Amino acid sequence: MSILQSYSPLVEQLSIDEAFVDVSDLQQPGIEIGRQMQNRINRELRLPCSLGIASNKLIAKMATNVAKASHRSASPPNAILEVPAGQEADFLKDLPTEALWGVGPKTAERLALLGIHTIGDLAAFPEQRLGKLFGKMGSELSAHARGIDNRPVIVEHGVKSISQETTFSSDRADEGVLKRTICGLAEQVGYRLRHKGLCASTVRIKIRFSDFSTFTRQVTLSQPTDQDSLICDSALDLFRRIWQKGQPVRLLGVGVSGLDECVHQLSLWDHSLEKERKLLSALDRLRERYGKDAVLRGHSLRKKKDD
DNA sequence: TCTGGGGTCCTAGGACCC
DNA sequence: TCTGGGGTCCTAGGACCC
Repeated sequence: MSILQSYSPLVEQLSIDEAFVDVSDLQQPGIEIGRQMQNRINRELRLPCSLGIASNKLIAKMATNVAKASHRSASPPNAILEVPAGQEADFLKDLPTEALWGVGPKTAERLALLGIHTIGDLAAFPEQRLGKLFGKMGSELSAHARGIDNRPVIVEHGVKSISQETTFSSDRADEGVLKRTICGLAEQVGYRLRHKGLCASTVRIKIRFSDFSTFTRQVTLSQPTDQDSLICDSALDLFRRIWQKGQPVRLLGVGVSGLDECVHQLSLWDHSLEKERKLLSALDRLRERYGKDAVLRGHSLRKKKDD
């Protein structure tokens, strides 16, 4: 990411290893900048990387995918492809609908029922009908199929949610194990919140049973929090709403959303909360220095034994 | 192709308020 | 007290992406 930022401040990190870079203000042609970036990443990081160069994010992303797919050898792809401005629709037209970024198996299936198989088919389909059939997604789909994408490169992407989940090696029905697992997950979520200086207003749990059926439940708190114990208590309340004694569980997850910077407003009788906060920050520091498992709370300790 | 562990965004219904 | 319209917030689930 810092290599990319040395070319332009307009870098939008898309995932752990992908980003959009807006180089439209630079004087050099995009393909040359792309080659330079690729060379530096190859050389300085000893990593392969693929790039797409285009007039918008959608086409740049898809050019990358097409470049990677056309790479035929055992070595990792280190491809580069430019789609010149004006040729977006032409570049897309013969690709299958599923290749369109944002179209997955479900949407592709629905489109196929309408006789739409390629992105070209999609571009030719009346936009109004798509809008009626697919709602907001329909009109976006239509524009994207014609190579139109006006989304800007956004530098800052604040985190929207934080979650931790775990799948048991074998399904568990023991109430103690399940509850301690939930609180362990809540602690990890709390730690990540405090690390980022964020507080969450919504707590969510996810539970998957042996038959793979999956349920989520969420609550909005009266006050945003970054405290393990509050996240854990809320998560346990939600857990009790869906779990019946003896039911084997395959997966448990705890998540938070509604994130914002913490405002620690202390009411007159909140001394115990303040003590808890100090304890947590001491624990956090110990973990940062000696590792995640350096200090464990009572329930986490018992969980280790269960495992 | 599936699994696992993260995420984002959208939809739809209900509650509530003006 | 009821009706209607519009807006916001909350909740649950689903589609999609890496």
